[in-house]
Amino acid sequence: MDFDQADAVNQAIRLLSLRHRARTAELLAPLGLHPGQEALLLELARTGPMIQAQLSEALSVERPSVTLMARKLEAAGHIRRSPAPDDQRATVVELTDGGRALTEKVKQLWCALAQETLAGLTTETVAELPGLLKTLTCNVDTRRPHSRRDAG
Amino acid sequence: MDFDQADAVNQAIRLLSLRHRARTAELLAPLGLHPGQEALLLELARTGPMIQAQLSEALSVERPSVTLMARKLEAAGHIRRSPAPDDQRATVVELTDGGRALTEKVKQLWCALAQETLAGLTTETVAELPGLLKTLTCNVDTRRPHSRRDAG
DNA sequence: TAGAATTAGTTATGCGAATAACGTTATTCG
DNA sequence: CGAATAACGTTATTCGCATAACTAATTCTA
Repeated sequence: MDFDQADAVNQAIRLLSLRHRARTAELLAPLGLHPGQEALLLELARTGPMIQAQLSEALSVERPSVTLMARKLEAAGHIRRSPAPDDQRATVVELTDGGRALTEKVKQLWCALAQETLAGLTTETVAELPGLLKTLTCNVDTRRPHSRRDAG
Repeated sequence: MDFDQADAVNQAIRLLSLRHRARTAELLAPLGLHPGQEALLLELARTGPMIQAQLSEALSVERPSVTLMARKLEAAGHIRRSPAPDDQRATVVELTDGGRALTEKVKQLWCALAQETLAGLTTETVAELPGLLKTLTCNVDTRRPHSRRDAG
């Protein structure tokens, strides 16, 4: 593997990470959300009520991070947390009505972000992009091949 | 813009960011480096001695972050910092011999990382990848179009 | 059924990087 | 020249996410 090529790819990924986070934070600020929290809300919107361990798995963030995110979202009234009926250890997390409404706004922002992110790319490239990025992600993955819904 | 598509892209970018950072940290740990520090070393290797403001610009990280990274790299003996002769405000940063040697090891790791990251992709796709990622980055960029060396 | 191993969640702590505010040095302009 | 402005670097503080260590609940197994 040629170093210049490797360097170019790694640099590009590093930069994309930095900028994407910054831009996300910027877009989410008016809604009072921080990056990461929106992923939790969208996951709940997709999947329905989940326990925190499932969220941790789905979002690929560690359990303590889920605890913190969930606390803040609960304090803001966006989600509700309640003990699971069948497992006294688990905490079920679900969207409140307000949280669901907020999620719709996040979806709009998400579309706007994607639109500016993907500006200038062909429809074909855009269609291939998630699969390509997931391939990069899975290849770089430390743990498991992350097999939920293979969109590539 | 279709939400599912936007969501897929944004999710993929978020995940790639998380995993790439984690994998980078993992690879760099044996060298005693943390993610971000290696970018500074490689930039110095590419460009030669620079002042911190230039590094901040080149790496797209803020000045205080450069200060901290540089402090640690200096403490580890990888770089040298000295006042700029022509500007008493500026601090010139350059690689030590040890730092240069370390950089070579980082380059090897970088190649290995790219190899596993890009496994399974066609040569053609790999060649297009940096340009594609830079396009995403520039589009998402908050500040300027980041025009140094357009490899797309 | 009793004890070991596993799992859910939390607390404490560390690190990278951002912003805000500050002191110091250069530069620009009246 | 001297004052205002800008630029370089640092400190202080905050935020997100990670790991380590802990408690409590569940499941496995002997």
